[in-house]
Amino acid sequence: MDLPTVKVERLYRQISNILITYIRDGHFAPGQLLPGERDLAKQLGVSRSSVREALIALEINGWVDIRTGHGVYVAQKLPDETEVPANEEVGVESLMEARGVIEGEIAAMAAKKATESQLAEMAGLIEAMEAEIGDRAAFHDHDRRFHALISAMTGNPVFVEITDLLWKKRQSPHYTEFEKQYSGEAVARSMCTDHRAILDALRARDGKAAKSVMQKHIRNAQSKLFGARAR
Amino acid sequence: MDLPTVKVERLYRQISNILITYIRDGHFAPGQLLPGERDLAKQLGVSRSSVREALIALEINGWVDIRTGHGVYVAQKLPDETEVPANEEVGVESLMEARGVIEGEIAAMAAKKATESQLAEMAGLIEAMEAEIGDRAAFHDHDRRFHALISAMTGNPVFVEITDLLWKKRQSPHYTEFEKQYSGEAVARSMCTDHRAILDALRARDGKAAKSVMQKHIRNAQSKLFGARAR
DNA sequence: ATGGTCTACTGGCCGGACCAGTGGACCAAC
DNA sequence: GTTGGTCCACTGGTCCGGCCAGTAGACCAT
Repeated sequence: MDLPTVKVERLYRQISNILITYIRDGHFAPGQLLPGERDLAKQLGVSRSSVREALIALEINGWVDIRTGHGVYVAQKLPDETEVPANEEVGVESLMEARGVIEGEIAAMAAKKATESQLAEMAGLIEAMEAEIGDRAAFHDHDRRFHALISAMTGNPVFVEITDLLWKKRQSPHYTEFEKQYSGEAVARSMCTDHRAILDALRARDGKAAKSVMQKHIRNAQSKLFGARAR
Repeated sequence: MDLPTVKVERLYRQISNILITYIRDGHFAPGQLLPGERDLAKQLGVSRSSVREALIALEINGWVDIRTGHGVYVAQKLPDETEVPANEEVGVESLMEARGVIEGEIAAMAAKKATESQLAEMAGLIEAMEAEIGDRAAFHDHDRRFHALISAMTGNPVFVEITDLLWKKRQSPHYTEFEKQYSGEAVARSMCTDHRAILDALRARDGKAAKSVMQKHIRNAQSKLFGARAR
């Protein structure tokens, strides 16, 4: 038997949901002044405390703008409804496929735009990484910085942000579990080799090579870290 | 003269900041039970109401887990400190460059993976769009759905999410101002032509063509919507 | 071992009180 | 007419004390 769990939704949640519905449906237009807290409490049949808690929830999520002595105004620019889908769980294959395509292109672009100082920074990064084989956390962090640096080389902040997004998707518990196998020093060493190959391609300003080496690197990572489901 | 604005921080904000600091500094470990609301109020020298408001703020942001009858627990997984970097303003050139590269690749992949029903859906979408030349809002929305559909064709949720992110970056007030020139029916008609060309390439399962047509489309959009800074 | 009861917690909610910020109405002085 | 006071009717901000409901553990009778 599988009884449904009874839910008791806290009052402030109910109230804020009601208000959000009203705002979204246009009963309260952006910029409009809401009824006072006392009125809302009376109309909703709850105490003023609960209304205040609901309003604070709305304020935090950007639905309203509370101004002391004035009242509560509906926000001019309504917040994203997306409700923090933040780290939606996503399959290893999907993630790695996307990384291969996107980071491959980024590497190609980086080969053409990287400055000498960035290339030098990357060389230092790789050396530090090689010195840290064994320390999983430090290694992991350097790996992240390596990929972030490549996107920075494009000079395009959008690529930086997307690389960051891709990396974050790898932080979910589901993944970190897989990465226990990360421990193997052989794996770490192989990744360093990949990184060096990428650096070489960047230095040679060879976009095509950078792209293919990067894609190879990501396929390696997939098969070695998350099992051999790579194509 | 440029006097600084005096700030009066609301109590619940101060309290939650204090608690966040304590949690982050490890005085309250993840999973640990916090002092009761009454104790906190006494220790902080404020009323229980204010403490409750602060706790609700923390709960919304995922710092704590409030359980009726038990107490308030520090969350196991502390929330991202990233504090809504959400829609960082970004230059038109950067955004369009990124879109060209990424959506180009996506289109190429979509050409290989799109199902017949998705292609049919896209055809319908284009027709609807052509019927709406003139209605800016509806047109804009259909445009978004068009690009979202292409990423859905890849069958990879990561691409869908990234396309969504790219689109959101276009919503900032800075951009929507530019898009006033959107009004021109000639521009709208030209975009429909581009969309049709993309659909043709997808139907032909020609990844290379899909990619180049998509990139051309995005360059067109840049020059026509945001001025002719395209290369 | 089981199941009831009591009790001492916890958060959830209430309503009334007072304080502080705000802006408009009003008025006197210049 | 403009300026600057005073007053007042609002608003949200904060506090208090009370009561309810959910919880867990101690205790006890079965």
